[in-house]
Amino acid sequence: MIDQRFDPKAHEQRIYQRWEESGCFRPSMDTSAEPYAIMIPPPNVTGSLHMGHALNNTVQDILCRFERMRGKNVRWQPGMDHAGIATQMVVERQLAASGGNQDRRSMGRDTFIEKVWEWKEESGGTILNQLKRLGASCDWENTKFTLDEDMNKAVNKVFVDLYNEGLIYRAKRLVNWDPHFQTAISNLEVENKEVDGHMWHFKYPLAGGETYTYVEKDEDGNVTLEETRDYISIATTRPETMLGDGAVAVHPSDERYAPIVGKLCEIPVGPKEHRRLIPIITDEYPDPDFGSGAVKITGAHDFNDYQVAKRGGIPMYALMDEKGFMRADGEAYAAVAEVAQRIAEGKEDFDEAKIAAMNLVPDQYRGMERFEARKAVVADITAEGNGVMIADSKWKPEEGDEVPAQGRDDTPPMIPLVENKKIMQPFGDRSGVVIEPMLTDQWFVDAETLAKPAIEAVRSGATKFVPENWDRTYYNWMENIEPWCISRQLWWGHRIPVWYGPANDANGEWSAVQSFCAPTEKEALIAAEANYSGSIRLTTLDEAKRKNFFDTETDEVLLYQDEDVLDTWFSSGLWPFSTQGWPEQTDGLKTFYPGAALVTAFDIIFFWVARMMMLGIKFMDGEVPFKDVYIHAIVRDENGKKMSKSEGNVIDPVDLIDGIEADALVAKRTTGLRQPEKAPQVEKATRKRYPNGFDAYGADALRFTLAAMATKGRDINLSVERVAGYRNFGTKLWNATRFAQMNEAKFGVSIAPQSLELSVNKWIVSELYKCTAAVSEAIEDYRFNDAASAAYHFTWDVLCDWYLELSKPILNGDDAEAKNETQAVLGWVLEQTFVALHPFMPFITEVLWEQTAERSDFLMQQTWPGLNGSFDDEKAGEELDWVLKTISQIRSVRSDVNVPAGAKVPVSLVGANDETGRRVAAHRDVIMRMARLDKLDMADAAPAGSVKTVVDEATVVLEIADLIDAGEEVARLDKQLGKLGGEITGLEKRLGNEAFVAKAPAEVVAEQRERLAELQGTRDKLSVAREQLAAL
RNA sequence: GGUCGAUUAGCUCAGUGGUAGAGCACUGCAUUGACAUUGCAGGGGUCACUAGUUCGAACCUAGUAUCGACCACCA
Repeated sequence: MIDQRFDPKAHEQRIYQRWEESGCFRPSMDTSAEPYAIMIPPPNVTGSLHMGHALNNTVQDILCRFERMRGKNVRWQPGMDHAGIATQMVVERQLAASGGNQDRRSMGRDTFIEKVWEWKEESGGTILNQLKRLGASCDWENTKFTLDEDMNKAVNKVFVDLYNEGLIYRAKRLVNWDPHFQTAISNLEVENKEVDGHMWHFKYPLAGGETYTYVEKDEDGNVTLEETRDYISIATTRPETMLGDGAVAVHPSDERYAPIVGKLCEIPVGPKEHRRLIPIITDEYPDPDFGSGAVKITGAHDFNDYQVAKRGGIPMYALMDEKGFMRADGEAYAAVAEVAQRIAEGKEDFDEAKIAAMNLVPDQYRGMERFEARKAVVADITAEGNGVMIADSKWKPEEGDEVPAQGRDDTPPMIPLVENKKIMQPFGDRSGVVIEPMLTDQWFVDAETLAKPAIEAVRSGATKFVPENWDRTYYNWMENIEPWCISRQLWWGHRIPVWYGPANDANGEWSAVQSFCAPTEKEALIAAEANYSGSIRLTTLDEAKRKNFFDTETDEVLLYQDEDVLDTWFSSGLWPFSTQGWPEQTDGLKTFYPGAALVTAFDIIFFWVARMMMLGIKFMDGEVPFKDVYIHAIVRDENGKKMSKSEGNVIDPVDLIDGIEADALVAKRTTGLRQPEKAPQVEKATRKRYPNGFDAYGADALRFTLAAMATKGRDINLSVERVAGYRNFGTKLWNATRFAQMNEAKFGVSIAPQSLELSVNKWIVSELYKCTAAVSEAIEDYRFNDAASAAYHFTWDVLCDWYLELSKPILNGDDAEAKNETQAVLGWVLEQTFVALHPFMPFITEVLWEQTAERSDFLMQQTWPGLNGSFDDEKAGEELDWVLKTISQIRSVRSDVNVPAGAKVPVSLVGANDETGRRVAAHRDVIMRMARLDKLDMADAAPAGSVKTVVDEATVVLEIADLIDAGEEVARLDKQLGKLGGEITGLEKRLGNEAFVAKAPAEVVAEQRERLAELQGTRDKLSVAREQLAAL
C-alpha cells in the first residue's frame, strides 16, 4: 500500500537518478524508429533557472517524453552557452570582489581565461542541475558546451568557409560600442530606452561674417518670419560630438538655406583662433519640418550621420577612445585643426588612415569623460553667447522647458538654449551604459545573402512557426537584416581564426598587413610559410606592431592571431549540427538533423532562431535545422507584471518545487538587489502576498501548471494558487490509486477491452481512449493547455468522480466475476492514466507505477496508450450517460427542494421504456447509492404531490410529498419551465426560418430538430407535473 | 512611424461560424467510508463599442475606443 500522501521531496530526486542511471534518456538509436530531436536553447553557463526556463523546458520535456512513449528515437540535446560578455563579467566581478589587485588586464589573457574555466568547472552550470529538478529528460551523456573543443572545430570551419566565400569580411564601420566592456556589440544587444534628455540649440556662424536673408513661410506660403542672419541654427542632443562635425546638411528642397548651401560655417567651440569651418551641404536625410531643418554631420558618432558622410564624402573624425573618454592621443589640436580646415575647404585630399589618426578634440577637452565633455562644451558655448535664443516660428514651448523670461512673449517664438526632451538613448543590455557609435575595424557576416534562403525556407513551409503569425516578425527582421557584427573585443569566446602577417617582405617595408584565415594555427602557419621566404614566428599583436612584423634580431617574420573573439550567437547558431558532431558525418548528425521542433520564447527569434536558420541551411546542404518552431509565451507574475528583482515578484521555480519559508523568501528577494533602497518595499510586498512562503508543491505541480497555461497567447500570468490546485490534482490521483489498492485492483496485468462484460467497464475504457486521443492530438498540435485539461478532466471528473464511485458497489458486492473484471479494469485504467499523465507529471506517475506492482521497467518506457488500437463502445457510452444523467438530475432536485443530504428517498420512474427498464435493473444499486435512494422502481403513475424531473422519455418521481411545500415546488417547476420555454422559443424561431432550413447544413438542422423535440418532451412532462401539483 | 497582439464570469484566462467554458473566488449542504489538498448542488456573462458579411457571429470583414509587446525613429 502506498503512503497516505505523495511527498515530492522523498521521491523526485531518487526517481530522477534511477532514470538517469538506467539510460532512460538516451536515444534508442533504433533504426526502424522515427527520429525525433529537440535542441535545447542552451542556457548561459552563468544562468540559474527562472520561470521562463521552467516553461521552456517543461514544454520540451512533454514533447520528448510523449514521443519517446510513442516509440520514437528521441534525442533532447542539452548543453550550455559560454555567454561571452555575461561570463567574463561574472569572473571579473569576482576578481574585483576577492580583494586582490589582480584584474583581467594585469593578469593577462591566458591566465584570465584559465580563471574563467576554473569558475566554469566550479560554479558554472547550476542551471543544468536545476533542469534535472524539473524532470528534464535530456540526453545528458551528449551534453555540449559551446566553447568545447569540438564546437570550436565547427566554429572555425564555418568561419573559414564563409571567409573564403566572401561572406565574412573585415571592415571599418560604425558599430555599437560598449564603453564599459570596451567591445563592439550587435544591434540586438542594444536596448533603446526613453530617458529625459536635453536638446541644445546653437548658432553656427557663417564664415567671414557673411549674411543671408532667412525666410520662413507657413503652409499657405505666407511669410511668417524674415530676418537677416549670419548663422545657421543647429540643434543637438549631443553637443560634445560637435567637435567632430564634418559638415552641416540641409534638405535640397529647403529654400530657407538655399542661399548658403556650399558656403562654410564655423563650429562655435574650441580655441577661437582655430575654429574649424565646415561646409553646408545638401542631403536627403534632414527633415525640413523638424527643428531648424539643418543637421550637423558627425559621421564617426552617429549612425544617420555616418550614412550622410559616406554619401557626401565627408570626413569622419573619431573623438573618443574605447572607454568613452575624449581622445588624448596624437598631435596637439592646433596643428590637426589646420589640416582639417584644408580638407573642409577641399584644398587637401584625405584618406581613411590619416583621418583616423587625427584627434580633433581641442586640448582643453582631451581626456575628459564624454558626459563631462558635454557639460564643458555647453558651458563654453553658452559663455560666448552663441547658444541663446534662436527665432523659429514653428517652435512651441513644451512643458518642462526652461524658457527664459524674455522668450515667452517675443514674436516670433524664440527657442531657448535648452529644451527638455524625452530622447531615445541606446544602452548596452549587459552593461547598462550608454552605447557609443564608434568607427572601428570589425568582422561582419554578410547576413543579407544568408537570409535569402532562410526566408524562403519559411515561405515554402519547410520550417513552420507555431503560432504561425510569428513568421511576420521573422520576415520583417530577415528582410531588413543588416551586416552582422561578429567580432567582440573580449577574451572569453572563440578566437577569430585569422592570423596577420606583413603584406610583403620585398624590401623591408612592412607597412601593409595580410591575413591568413585557417581553421587551425598549424594550417595558418603552413599558409604563411608558403608566403614568406624566411622563417616565421607566432607572436602577439603588441610585439608584431612594435617590431613592425619583423624581428631583426632573429630574422623572423612575425605572425599574430586576431585578438578578438566571436559573438556568442555565432557558435549558438551552429548548435543544431555542431552538437551532433559536424563536420564529421556522425550517426547523430544523420539521424537528428533536422530536428523536429525548436521550443523558445519570442525574444530570441532574432538572436538565435534566425541565425540557426541561416547557418543551418548554408552548411547542411540547404536543409533547415528544424521543422517546427514553437514560440511560447513569456511568464509574468499573477497580475501580468514582468517578473523583476526590484519589483520583488520573481518566483523561483525551485522555490515552488521545494517550498520556502516566508523569512527565507524575503531574504532571497531582498539581497543582491540592483537598487538596494527598494528592499523594504520588496519585503513588504512579499510578506503581504506570501505570508506563509510557498509550500513544497513539487515539480509535477509546477510543470502541470505551466503546461495548462501554455496557450498560444503571448503572456502567461503565473499564480501560485493555480500551482496549489495542480498539486491537489496529483493528490487526487494518488488517493485514487490508494483506493484501488485497498480494493485489490490488479496492476501490471493487461486487459482485453473487447471481452469486457460490464457496461461500466466498457465505458471507462472507451473514455480513457477518448482522453488519450485528445491528449495526443493536442500535443501534436502544440496545444499543451488542451492536452493538460483533457487529461485533468478525465482523471478527476470522469475517473475519480464517476468511475470510482460506480465501481464501489461492484467491488463491495457478491458478484465475483463482476468484481474480478472491475478490479482488472480499475488497475489497468489507472496505469494507462499514469501513462497519459506522465509527460506532464513524470515523478508522481513514475512513483505510482513503481509502487503498484513488481516492475521490471519504468513508466517512462511504456507505450503511449492507444498506440496498440482503440476501443469505443457506443452502447455502453449511451447507457452510462443515462446513469450519470439520472443520478445528477435526482441530486439536483434533492438539493433544490432541500432534502437533507443524509435522507434517503424513494423514487419511481413513470413512462419509462424497456431500455430504461433494463438500465435500471443493471444499475439499480449504484443509482440508489449515489443518489441516496431507498427505492428505485418502475411505476405506471406518480403519487400525488411528489417531486418530479425528467430524464429522456421517463419522468423521475421523488415520492417525498410530506417533505415539501407544494407551492414552492410549483415555483421550482415554473422556473424550469421558464428556462425551457426560452430555449424552445429560440429553436422554434430558428427552425421556422426557411432560410435556415434551406441553407444550413442538414446535420445542423437535424440536430436542432432533435434538440427541440427533446426539450418539448421534457416541457410537456414537467407541465403535467406542475398542473397536478397546482390542482391539489 | 511599422509590425504583432489583447479587450469573454469578481480575478486569471481558454474558446476561429451552430446550446458561452475552466481554475480560483463566492453561496448552500455534507465529515468514521481513497481523498477536506475532499464531495454534492448552485449563483454569476449585452463575449469593449459600431456597422457589415451570413440562415446563423464571441469567432469573419471594416471602423472606433482602451491597453500592451516588439522593431525603427528627428539631429
